[in-house]
Amino acid sequence: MSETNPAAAEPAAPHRYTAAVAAEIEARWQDFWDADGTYAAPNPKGDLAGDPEVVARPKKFIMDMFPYPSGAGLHVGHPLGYIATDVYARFQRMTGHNVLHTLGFDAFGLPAEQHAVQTGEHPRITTEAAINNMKSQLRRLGLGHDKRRSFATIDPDYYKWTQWIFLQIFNSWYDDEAKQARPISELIARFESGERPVPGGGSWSELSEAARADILGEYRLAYASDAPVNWCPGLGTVLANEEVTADGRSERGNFPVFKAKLRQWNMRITAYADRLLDDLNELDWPEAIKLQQRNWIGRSEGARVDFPIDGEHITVFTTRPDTLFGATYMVLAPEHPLVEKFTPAVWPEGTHDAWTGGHATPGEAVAAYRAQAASKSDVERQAEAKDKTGVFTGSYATNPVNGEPVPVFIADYVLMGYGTGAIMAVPAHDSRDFAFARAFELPVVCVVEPTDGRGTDTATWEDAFVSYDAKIVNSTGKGVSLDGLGVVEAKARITEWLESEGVGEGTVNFRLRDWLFSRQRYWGEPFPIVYDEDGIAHSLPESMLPLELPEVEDYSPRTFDPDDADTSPETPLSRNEDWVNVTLDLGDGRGPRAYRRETNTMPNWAGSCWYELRYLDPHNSEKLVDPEIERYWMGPREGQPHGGVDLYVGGAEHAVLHLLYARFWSKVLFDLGHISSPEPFHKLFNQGMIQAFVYRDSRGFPVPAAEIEERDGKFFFQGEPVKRELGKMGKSLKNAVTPEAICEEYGADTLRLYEMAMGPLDVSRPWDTRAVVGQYRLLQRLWRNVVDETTGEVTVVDTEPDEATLRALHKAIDGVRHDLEGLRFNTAIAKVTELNNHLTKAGGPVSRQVAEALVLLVTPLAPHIAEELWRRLGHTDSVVHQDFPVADPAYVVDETVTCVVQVKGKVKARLEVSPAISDEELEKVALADEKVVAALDGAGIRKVIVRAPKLVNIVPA
RNA sequence: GCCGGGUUGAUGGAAGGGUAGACAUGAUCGCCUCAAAAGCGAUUGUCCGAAAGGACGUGCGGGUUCGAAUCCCGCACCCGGCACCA
Repeated sequence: MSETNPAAAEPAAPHRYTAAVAAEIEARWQDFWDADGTYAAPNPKGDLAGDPEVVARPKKFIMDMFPYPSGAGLHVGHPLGYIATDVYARFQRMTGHNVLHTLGFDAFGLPAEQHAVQTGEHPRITTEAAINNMKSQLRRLGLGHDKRRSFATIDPDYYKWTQWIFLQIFNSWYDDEAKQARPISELIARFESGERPVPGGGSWSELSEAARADILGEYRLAYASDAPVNWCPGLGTVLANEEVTADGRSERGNFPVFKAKLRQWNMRITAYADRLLDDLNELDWPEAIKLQQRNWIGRSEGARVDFPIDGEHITVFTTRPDTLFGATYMVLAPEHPLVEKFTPAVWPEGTHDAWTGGHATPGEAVAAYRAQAASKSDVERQAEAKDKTGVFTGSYATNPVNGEPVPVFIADYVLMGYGTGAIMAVPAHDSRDFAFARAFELPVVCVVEPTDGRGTDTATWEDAFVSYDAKIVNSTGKGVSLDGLGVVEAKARITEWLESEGVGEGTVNFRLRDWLFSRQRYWGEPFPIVYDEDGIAHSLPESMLPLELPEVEDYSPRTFDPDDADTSPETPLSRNEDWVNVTLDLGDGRGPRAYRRETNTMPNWAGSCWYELRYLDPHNSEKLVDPEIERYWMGPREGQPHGGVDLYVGGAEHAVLHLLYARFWSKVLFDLGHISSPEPFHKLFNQGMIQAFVYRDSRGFPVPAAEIEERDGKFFFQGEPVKRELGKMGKSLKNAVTPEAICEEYGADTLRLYEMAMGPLDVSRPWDTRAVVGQYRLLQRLWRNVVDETTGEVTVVDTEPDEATLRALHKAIDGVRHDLEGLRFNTAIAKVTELNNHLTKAGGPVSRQVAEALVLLVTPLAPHIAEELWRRLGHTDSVVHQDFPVADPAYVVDETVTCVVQVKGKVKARLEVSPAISDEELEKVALADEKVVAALDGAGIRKVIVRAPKLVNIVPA
């Protein structure tokens, strides 16, 4: 294939381990494993039930984040995690566990849909082709998956249950007192019985059906509401924030994007904010990921405070109630519902010119500002964050602590979606408020004594003084004083006062928002929801699931004049009148009726929110998963009080969204009694990325990395010098290396070893094709230690190995066991290499006992060569289910160890001593050593530190 | 801006506070070969030295310790995440 390929050359010896040999044995054993069902994990019952002896073992459920089947296929960066879980799963299988390891496909997604829009080809066809391609690419790596359990999220048998779970969520509410989800029927019963007062008063039975539906909508965990979204008329679809560019246009097509309120489905994930936060503590996840989730959930403690205005009040949320005396104005979000109410007809006497925005009346000013704010994209708002804008509403509220009037503004630096959408502004101690106050010439009152020497005269300040560790000043008012208190005590004191006066209370706020759950796309799960003539949403009964995607002629949403913001999306499904308008008997006693189907589809995240559960019982047509099977694989156990998957490996890019959504769904299903674990993934591990060098020519364009020549540390493409940088691997940067290419040159075992040996699993590192050969050589030497290269005969002998070999063997066993258990594959391989090199160096035939142990050590890492050698060594059963070797402690310690003797921490001598030597004996020997005597040069000894048997450190006087 | 993580030979990386650089790539030399490749063997942190040996070395500056790549403080740079969240 390439001239640099050492394996392409004719082998010098007829039975050497070459790429051709690797290809032959790998294909042969892959076929055998498939036919044999070697990796089938037995369930305790059902269609996948199996050997009770295996079921009785402790279980290990080892999972990868499943892939999106891209048409582009895999490059060598993709399978890193799959290989790692495979090695770990194989190791667990050899240490007495029933191991569930499989892989499915997250197959709804935009690329297939876009391809369908462009070509008219059904996305299912392209997706299935991509799945098949990916399956054959992965098969070649020898991954030990239980293929009976694989599925794709686009399978109707699978998304039936995605829809079923949606309905479970739709038909439940969050009981704040019990802190758990309950069926919505229980809430209705409470309203009916009067146990729970009906919101808005009155009795439940007297309400209209529509009124009841509205009330229940306020409780349901899945609900439709008008939410501001990124609406792009030119594309005819709403867009995710990531799909909108910095200047507020669509990334694709460069059309304008508007904020529009559209009726959308949401998931009430905010109900679970505290549980999602608290339960993180129990999980064995990287701290960095837990932290990202904590930040995303964003819990802040503070207080709600009511500011009286015109006989009513505006409620604000603040984390700094201790600075209430410094609140000199208020700000509402432009969309705040109370804005109209507190916008009078005329400007009050003496209104500052800067506050009016040049408008004749408050109404005009507010309307103009609101229009301007609505036309801005989020990104624009952020870009202009430094320049504070806003306008006076014309009203004053009253600061409850001192009775001072405070002007009420609207400004887009206050967001409707957080807290109460209203703030008290304390310009002296908040940088945003400070900037706004300076722009609008508002008073700045210092209430926290600066500790940086700037003094309390705020006229001289250039920025706000922000501190949580300073004294409150200037804060005495109606029956309460905070002067002299620290921030923490002041918060407690003022909160107490607010509560006693009935003008506020301590409260907790979360940054987490509800999850926007609908998309205007074709290629997603249809909602199992229909609307009656009154527009009331009804669940489809379980018998009507799955609600399959209809066949359509046109996969694209309707597009509009790109600049016409007053349009709304028309989904691909909505044009299909025959499908949308149906007469159904929902089995609710109302008989057949006319309904309209929901025409949005679910977001890509839906299918990945629960897929771990379906691996357990993939063919169950009665239930999502059989409870006994679910408890067996996912149930709580010792050291794992929440239960869950034993190891989940994937990229850190899913730190929040996927992992948070999946945790949320698990908690709902747990609350409703469908599963036994409220957490899906007990242990999470983030693998690093395989990066690759990118070579760019003088114009900055990437050139094919495979054709680069290196001379004296400089790089050339077709004779022209090019620049090298580190980037992602992929087609667009012309640096993709496919697993097939490496398999062809060296074999899958070499590829597996190389990926695992590159470095620690969680660290990103550059791919270096040149270095792959190192692992190939290891396998060649391993092969040569068992098989004669010339004759092909097995060369092992039945004699006892020598002492040094036994020690090398048992140290390797001990180290490899620990390293594999700790996912330290790179050092495990180093230890195997050391042992193998020891045998190579020793020369002569290897004793059977050592050869067999060595083969077992490499089995998880390089299963094909291990299976082949195992059989050649005369075994008739697969190596996959053998016991992993156990080290004999007697041989793990060396006969003699090297003891270093330091003088003042510097190594001066090395001694060979017995590992059992006593501190006293070692000290005596060390002090007698001539090099030590020379180094001490007659100086007296102040102190001797002895750590037998490895170290003596002498401190001279 | 805030929050995380990192910085060790030419390169990827090893080192429970105790021999810095395991293992691998690359490079140099040698064996084998008509030759090359493959394979096998040796050397390979830097500096001084013919050698023996010595000095210096884990981004930079300080500290704790008998002893620091490892712990603490400050700084620089790199990589991620969040971003007007009151």
